Formats: sequence, C-alpha cells, structure tokens
Amino acid sequence: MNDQSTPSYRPLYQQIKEALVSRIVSGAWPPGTFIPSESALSQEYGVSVGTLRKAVDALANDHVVIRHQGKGTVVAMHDSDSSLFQFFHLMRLDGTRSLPISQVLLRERRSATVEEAKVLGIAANAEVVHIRRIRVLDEVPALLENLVVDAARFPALESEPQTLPNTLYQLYQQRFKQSVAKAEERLFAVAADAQDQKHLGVEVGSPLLEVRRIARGLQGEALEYRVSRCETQQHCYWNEL
Amino acid sequence: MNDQSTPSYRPLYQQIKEALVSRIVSGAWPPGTFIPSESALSQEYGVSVGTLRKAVDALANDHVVIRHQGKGTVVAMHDSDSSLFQFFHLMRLDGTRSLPISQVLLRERRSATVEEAKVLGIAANAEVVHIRRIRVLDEVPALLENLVVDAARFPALESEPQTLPNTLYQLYQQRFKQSVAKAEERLFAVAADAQDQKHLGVEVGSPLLEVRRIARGLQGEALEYRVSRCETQQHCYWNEL
DNA sequence: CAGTGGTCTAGACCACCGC
DNA sequence: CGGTGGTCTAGACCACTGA
Repeated sequence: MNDQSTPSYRPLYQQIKEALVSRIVSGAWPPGTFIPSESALSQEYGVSVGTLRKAVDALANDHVVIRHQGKGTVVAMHDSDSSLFQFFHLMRLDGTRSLPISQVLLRERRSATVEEAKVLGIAANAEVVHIRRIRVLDEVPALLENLVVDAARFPALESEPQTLPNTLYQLYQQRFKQSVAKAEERLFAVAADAQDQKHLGVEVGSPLLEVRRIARGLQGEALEYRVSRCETQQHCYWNEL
Repeated sequence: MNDQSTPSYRPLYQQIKEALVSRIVSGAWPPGTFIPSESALSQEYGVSVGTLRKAVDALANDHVVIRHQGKGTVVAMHDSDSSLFQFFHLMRLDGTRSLPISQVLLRERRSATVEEAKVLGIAANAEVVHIRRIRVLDEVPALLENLVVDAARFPALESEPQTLPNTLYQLYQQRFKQSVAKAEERLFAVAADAQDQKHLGVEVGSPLLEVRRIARGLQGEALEYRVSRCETQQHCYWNEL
C-alpha cells in the first residue's frame, strides 16, 4: 500500500515503522540482533505501547522482523528457515520443498544492457556483476539462473568471496548490508535453447518455465535482476492466492 | 458471554472471527450487505471494540470483508474491482491488466476422474460439471480453460443459466452461495497439443504456461479445479513476494 | 523469577461519509 | 450533523522464555 497522495496526515505508527526501518537500514540493528523491547521503544518514541506494537506488527508482516513471544523481536536474517522459502517457490510434485545446491558457470563484471540498467535503476553504461549458475535439486539439474546486480552496490562481487554460497541473499545481507525484502516475478513459458540443452539436459525446443525476478531492498530499491529457467517435469512453481 | 474455557487456549478475536465467518457462510449476511457496526457487534459479543476490530481486521485481510471508512464494512462481492484481480494474475507485458471475455466450448456433466475426485474431495465416481472455454484478451485468444466442480454443490450448472457470465466466481457466489476465498496454483511449462493449436492458434509443441488452480471456499473446502493453458507472447503471469 | 511479546479493556479523539 | 471506521492511550492480565 503506497499512497503519498495525502501528505497532510500520516498515522503515527506508519512514521514509527519508517523510523524503525531506517534504523535497520543504517546498520544500527544488524540482522540477527534483538531490537529493544516494546515498552522501551514506546518510551523512546513517546507513544503508547499499542501504537508501537502496530508499527512492529507491520514490520513483522513484511518479514523485516520476526517476533518471538517471551524472548523478543529479532531483525530478520536470510538464513532462518522461515525466510529461506519466501523467495523460492519451486516445489516437487508431491508438495515438498527443499533448497537446491548450485554450481557457478560464469561470474564476470561487465557493462549493463539497456534492459538491465532500466530494471536496476542505474546509468545506461554502468557496470554490473553477472553470475550464471545451475542449481541441482535431488541430484537433477533443475534451474539455470542468470542474475545481475549493480557492481557499485556489490563491490568486488565478481571475484570475492572466492566461492559463492548457495543462498546469495544471505551473502548480500552479511557482506554488502543489502537485505532483500520483497520481489516481483513475471513468469513465461519458453522453448529451451542450446544452452538450456547443455546445462539442463533437455531437448532444444522443449518447454521451460522462465521466471524473471526483480529483488528489492527494504526501501524498494532494485537490488538484483534474475532470470531463471526451470524444467517442470519433476517440479512446479507454487503460488497461493 | 465469553467463558468457553477451552483446553487449548484460543484468543477471543479468533473465535469471534470464526463466528463472523459462519454467519456469512450461513447466509445471514449475503455478499454486498453491510455488517453491523463495530460498536454494535462488540456489544453483541460482549467484548471490547478493540477485540472485535482485531477479528474484523483479520477478515478484511483475507478479503472476506471490505472496510469503508465513514460508511461501514461490507461482505466482499466477486464483482468489485478490488477482488476481480485477486485470482487473475495474467497481465500484459507493459504491466496493465484487464479481464478477458470468454467463449464456452464445452459444458457437460460427467463422472469425475480419479484426480478430479481427489482434488475436490468427493467420491471416486461422483459427478462433476466440466466447462471448457477460451478466453480472449485484446481480441487475441489468450487462455484455454478447463474446469470441473462438484455437480452436487453446483446443481444444474451444466445447463443453467443458459449463458455463462465472464466471471464465474460471481455466479458461484450469487447463484450457488459458494464464495471462493482463496486458491492454490501450481504452474508448469508444457508443449502445445493439437487442441491448443486449434483454439489458441499456436504451433503444436510450442511452449505454453499451464496453471492448475484449486479454488477454496471460506472454510477451505475445494470448490473448483481449473487447468488453464496460456500463451506468453503477449502476456505473462505476475507474482509479488 | 523477571522480562518479553500476546491479548483484552474502556475510553478518547480524528477522518470520513452521507444527509 | 450523527454514525462509521481509523488512530491512540494507559493500563491490566496472560502465555511464554530463560536464567
């Protein structure tokens, strides 16, 4: 919900939500740390607990923060089971899900294409880091991923760390202080080309599911543009409405 | 009264939410009608306004009900613009969306297949109504839909009404008192067959997006099983994470 | 046990709608 | 103007956690 049409009046809890987000973005509360208790925060901001709760509720709803009754509220990390599957919608035909392991095929720094620059919101000839990898599920190549990020936002990603982790968003968060908070995906059915044949072991021309994802940070900035091609004999893309 | 000392603790607002849902399901508040005001309902249930609000908030979040500040809260109808697109995730490549018009190709009553019976939760040889239609977007055939519903739950749907409306969920709600509240979709990439060629005008073997949807009612019962095949040259499937 | 988040209350005031 | 939902308060008690 994003209407800035009425600058006249803004609910307190929304202002506080944004204040909390910027404190997280600033690095004052790194992922994995517990934020102050609700009563402490309500005193700090000079509002009632109920109002502060509404702000934190909104953050928890956006998966920015995770509540734990009796313990406290922790800034979401991209390695907790709960958030691992937020951006991974492939599942086996029987409904079970697990994360694929990955094998990097290409990793380079180059100029952005027109499309990439537009999606990432960077200058026309700015540099990007391009990673291509294949992801293996149940010992079968399931996904061929191509992703680009702004090289200025992710410095030296083309060479460091030497080996890339399975879950890149975790790396983005820990090494580059960039948390992926939401994403938009557009899905297409496409015909496999020679590259798909080589890496996924499918016939040229056979149908593949192509997922084009724009991953965004806590404040809506585009962080990554990712195009994945997936075989849907063993797996499918799952969605709840 | 609010005693109900349940063995396992359940928050009051959840109990009230369910009470409200069953009143909607029972037909006491048909879609489109305004439910009583929050203060009236809080008195009726003997709880504070805040607690009742939390119940209604949950309903609004599930799109069961729509709030209108200054007017009241209305039971969701499947013809309001806001809910029309809840279950329709196809959009043009430029991001705009509109609803397709439809043309019925087949409409019959027959025995359920094993898969259909399992999905709909009905007996192995129970009867279903099967509707096949083609949906046209921007004057181009975009979707080939096949859907089945339990014939017992939707009596005489195979023949009445004589002409089917564009938005079937509206018909389900108005004529059969069955509101689709949520759905699960599984997406696949498939190769077009002769039937797809005939109706969508694509080459046999060309890639299509297949969407298999289970539509569920207010209390989770499977109402409809729908398999759609879609051309993704002009359109794509859109999702937000 | 003290401290956290989760529920619930009773009331105040504000923004909005329709008459 | 009265009635609706939306915000906010101040405080109580409950359920859960960990030392």
